[in-house]
Amino acid sequence: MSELLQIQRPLPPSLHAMKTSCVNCSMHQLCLPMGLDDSDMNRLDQIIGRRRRVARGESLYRMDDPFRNLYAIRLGHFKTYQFNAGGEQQITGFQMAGELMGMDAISTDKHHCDVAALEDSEVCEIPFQRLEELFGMIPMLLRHFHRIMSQEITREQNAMLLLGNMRAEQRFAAFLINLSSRYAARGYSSTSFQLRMSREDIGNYLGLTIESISRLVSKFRKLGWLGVDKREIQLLDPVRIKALAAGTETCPMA
Amino acid sequence: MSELLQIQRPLPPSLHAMKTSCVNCSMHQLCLPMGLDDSDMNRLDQIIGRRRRVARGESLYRMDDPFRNLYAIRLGHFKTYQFNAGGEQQITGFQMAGELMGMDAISTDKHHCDVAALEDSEVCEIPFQRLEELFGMIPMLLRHFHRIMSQEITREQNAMLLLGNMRAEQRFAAFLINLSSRYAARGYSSTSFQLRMSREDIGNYLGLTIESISRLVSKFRKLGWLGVDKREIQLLDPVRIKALAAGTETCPMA
DNA sequence: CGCTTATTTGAACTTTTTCAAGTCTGGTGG
DNA sequence: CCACCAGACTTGAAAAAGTTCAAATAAGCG
Repeated sequence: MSELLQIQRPLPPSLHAMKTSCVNCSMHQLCLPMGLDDSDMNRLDQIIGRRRRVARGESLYRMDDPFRNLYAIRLGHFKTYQFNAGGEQQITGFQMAGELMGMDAISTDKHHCDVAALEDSEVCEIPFQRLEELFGMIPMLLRHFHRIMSQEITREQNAMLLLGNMRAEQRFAAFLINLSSRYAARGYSSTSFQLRMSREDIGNYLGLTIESISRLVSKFRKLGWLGVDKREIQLLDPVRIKALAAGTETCPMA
Repeated sequence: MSELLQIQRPLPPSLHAMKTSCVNCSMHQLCLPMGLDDSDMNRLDQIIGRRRRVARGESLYRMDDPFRNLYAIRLGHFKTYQFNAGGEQQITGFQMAGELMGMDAISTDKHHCDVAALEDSEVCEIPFQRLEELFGMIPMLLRHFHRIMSQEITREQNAMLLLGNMRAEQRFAAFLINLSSRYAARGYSSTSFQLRMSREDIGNYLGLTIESISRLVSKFRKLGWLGVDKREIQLLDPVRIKALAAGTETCPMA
């Protein structure tokens, strides 16, 4: 919560002037334009409202905001979270470059969650109405859109599996492996990366307390599975962590 | 698990001969054809492969089966569940008439979960490829399809909220209220219905053990909130249960 | 530097699970 | 019709896993 209240620093304007288009974007083989030829990609480009910056801790949209746009992440990281009537928060996901946000709003024309930037980030605003018009003209785009929505469903089913029947160690291992493979898909190291979220956020996402996360970090470090320096993480024994995440191996006790 | 192994009784053939079409289906205002006029509804009807019966305990499709069809439930109830590499099961949802299954398979062309009938049931088989062809011709159908997928995402986010930060009583209350409102939407009683799934299934879905579910049932019964006769349920104090589910009120201790 | 926030760690406490018996029900065969 | 069996469900007591509470560090930011 407190992250949201902090002072928001604007980004330098130089970034904004930078040529931004799907064709030039390093994410275009992961993002919505995946598989489109240059001409179709340009058509998609043309409907994109603007590239919008979101400073760390700033909110991109909030629950119940009217739904007009999907957002593709160009740069940075976000978290999506919900509140229940009692005011308790649940983080439903962490998003990174190339991922699409806002699809949960299509059914009711209202956003169902809040989205906040975990670091200074940049998104492409995609007016959904105009995207729908393109669907009729670019079948490939429609198919890919369906794949992305389907992927989102799968992603959340995996989260249910995690929350529903994994023990703490397994959840944390699954969390690390998930990040690892997503960084790998983006061409980054799969064994060495920075956590963009706080321990509290991790705990919230995994259905555990911040103290439990802290203990898990220590435990994995002591086992020699993990190198930890603040939020800088190294998977020293990815095979072991993967096996733990998959449930084919259990965690040695303290 | 054991439910899957029982003897499967075929349905009487008379049912099969019955005229089945979207226009005549009582679910058409909840299901895929929602909002279509008769002519478009007929076009949808024409692509529907067949109405298929699934006996209680029988499986409609399994994880890793090739994806060809979506399935709309005409009649009955289903559960969808996943396994992790370690072989542990997690039920990701219970589906009832008018709901669409299989959307998680679009992204990889393989089903991501198993689906089993909780009672003798009947589904409409919707060849996805042909459905995609229709999307180009019936924009309304496409829009509604997007809404349904979006709803599925929302549904799962709610499940994450449930699994991630509710205590046992709240989970169970939320589960009951969820069923209640879905029956209400179908014109059935919102306070009196039959559980189609075993206590074990409920526990698995809610991330609790069967014993915990049993204790919760007893507790709610003793509090006078619930009338229970085997799987027959009556919500005697829906307001209280709703408040508990929403997190605006807590459960009195035993 | 001084303050606020993030993280770690220990110990007591809760919640839920696990283990171990029962009970109840429907179906089967005598 | 009734005894018997298998599966589903209930209940109690002990154990385990995490949480909560409390306190100490450490880090980031003006």
